Amino acid sequence: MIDCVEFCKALADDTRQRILQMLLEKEMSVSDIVAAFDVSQPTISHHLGILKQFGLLSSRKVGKQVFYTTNRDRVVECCGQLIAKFDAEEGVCEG
Amino acid sequence: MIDCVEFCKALADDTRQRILQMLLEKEMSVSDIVAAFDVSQPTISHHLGILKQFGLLSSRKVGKQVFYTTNRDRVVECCGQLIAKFDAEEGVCEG
DNA sequence: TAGATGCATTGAAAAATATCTATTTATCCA
DNA sequence: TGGATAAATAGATATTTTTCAATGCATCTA
Repeated sequence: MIDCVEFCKALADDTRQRILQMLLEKEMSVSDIVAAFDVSQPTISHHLGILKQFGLLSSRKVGKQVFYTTNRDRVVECCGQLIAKFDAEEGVCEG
Repeated sequence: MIDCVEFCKALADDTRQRILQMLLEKEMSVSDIVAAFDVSQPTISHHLGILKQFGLLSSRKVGKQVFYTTNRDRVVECCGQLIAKFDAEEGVCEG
């Protein structure tokens, strides 16, 4: 069971949602991602870290580079837990 | 189509998620809600306003009191849009 | 009508978050 | 090895959000 508040905080940022969406389609290195946005590399790394905490992103290191990709299934699973929190039969789930 | 970032921001607070959950089960007046939490009445009104912006809550005025209740279907619908953003076929939805 | 009650709004302070620059760490290559 | 490149971390600042006290507005009732 994820912490639904923390999960929503993780998605409560435009840059992070755009990163997630971009990495659905293709794997990208950190510098690729930085190039696609108008913020600094440390800021991107910060956002990647937040998304990775929830397993929303996977990463693999190749030489100096780190490639990230979105874990689509995990995103859907977490959203499902969010729905369940508010759509559960009475008395179910983290009351 | 909702703004998924703003929707996540609306849910990115523990008090607001607890309010939403509490009002799934029963309709409550603002003062009832205030009594159930450890924050001030203006703070509760502020949270109610944020949730209401997305139609996640309905309200009706009865005399001096305002009663709120959670729109379960709307919550589910918004969560569904969130999932769709990250689980859509390529090229679908708000690019 | 006057006072009281319930809730929303305003304005300011406190807390949390996003962002940057500078630095560190790891890896590559000449 | 020495220099260069990629990414993470640290520390500081800026912005946003949460919160509260004070106030305003509507409604009830005595």
